[in-house]
Amino acid sequence: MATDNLKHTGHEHPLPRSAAVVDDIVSQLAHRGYRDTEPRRLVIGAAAAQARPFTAEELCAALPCVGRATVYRGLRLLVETDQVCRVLLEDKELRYQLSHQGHHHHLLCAVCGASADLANCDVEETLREAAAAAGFQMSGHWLEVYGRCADCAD
Amino acid sequence: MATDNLKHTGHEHPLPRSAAVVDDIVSQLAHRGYRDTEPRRLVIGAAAAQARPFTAEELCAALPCVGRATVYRGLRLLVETDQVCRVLLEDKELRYQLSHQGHHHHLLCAVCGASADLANCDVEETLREAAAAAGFQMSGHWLEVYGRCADCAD
DNA sequence: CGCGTAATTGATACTTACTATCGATAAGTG
DNA sequence: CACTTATCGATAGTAAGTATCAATTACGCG
Repeated sequence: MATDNLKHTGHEHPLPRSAAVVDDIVSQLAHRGYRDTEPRRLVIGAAAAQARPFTAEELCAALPCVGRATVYRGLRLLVETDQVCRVLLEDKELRYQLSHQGHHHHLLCAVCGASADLANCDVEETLREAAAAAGFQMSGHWLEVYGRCADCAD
Repeated sequence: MATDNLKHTGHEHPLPRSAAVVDDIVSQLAHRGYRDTEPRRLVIGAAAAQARPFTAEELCAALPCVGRATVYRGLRLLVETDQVCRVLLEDKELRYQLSHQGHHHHLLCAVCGASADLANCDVEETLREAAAAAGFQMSGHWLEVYGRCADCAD
């Protein structure tokens, strides 16, 4: 029900080279010794087809022909291999989305649920110094930025 | 089990004016029309006695004489009234701790689990600008910083 | 190309964390 | 003190994810 107010803006691509994305991820998994199976491809395809951050349950609903356990296992595998990253919504709901790069942060639209990657944001050094001032040796951080995307701005 | 590797450092105060903290919170709740009850005080007292971020289950275990539902309700009330804030650990486990100020971030020690508030950290403007560059109008953010505290540093 | 092994699947049972229900109890007002 | 209503606690229920295990399937090998 938290997702009921996610509106579609029409900006998501219908399936932007989805097959290629699936092939790419499957081959990356193959390099690590994971098999190329049909259910796995379906899970990856469904994840790639999502226009915005999704939950495991949404994938299950989108894939009625794939067992729940398989969807959860597939998703976990994708997270473990960094193909999918976690996104924390403002109400602390945990969702997922395909990773597009290494370390980055997310810009999340509170109105339509869209997510954008926040690149070139150099808070790292600032944080390291502030942490050092408190006697901490920083090893990492987690940051989400909430607001309204260009389409949903006032 | 994720908490098994939290070691006590001996740095936490035994019960730093715990009674006063409880009285203070209870009176704040009273202003909002919430009653002063013994179970509620026990929950607040237990929360205040925690040296580091805690889970609802830990409070339940610490208060065997208080019903589970009451512990959860009390904790939820404290979160709603901003007496307690949520802390997200590196492994995405959600914990709680008393709020000490308004908007701030947490420094979390990966070794002993200690938490410190990160004050005077001005990432706000930087983030606002980076978000604007992506067409976003920022309204808020969530940030946790992970590392090692002074006692646990190499 | 067919075999055999081991990864993978899916149905289901289970777990964990939390919420809803509801009769009983107690806080606080007049 | 009495009365109203918030609050309590025991328990049942729910949601999200994990464990189990027999059946299936990928894929290296000959």
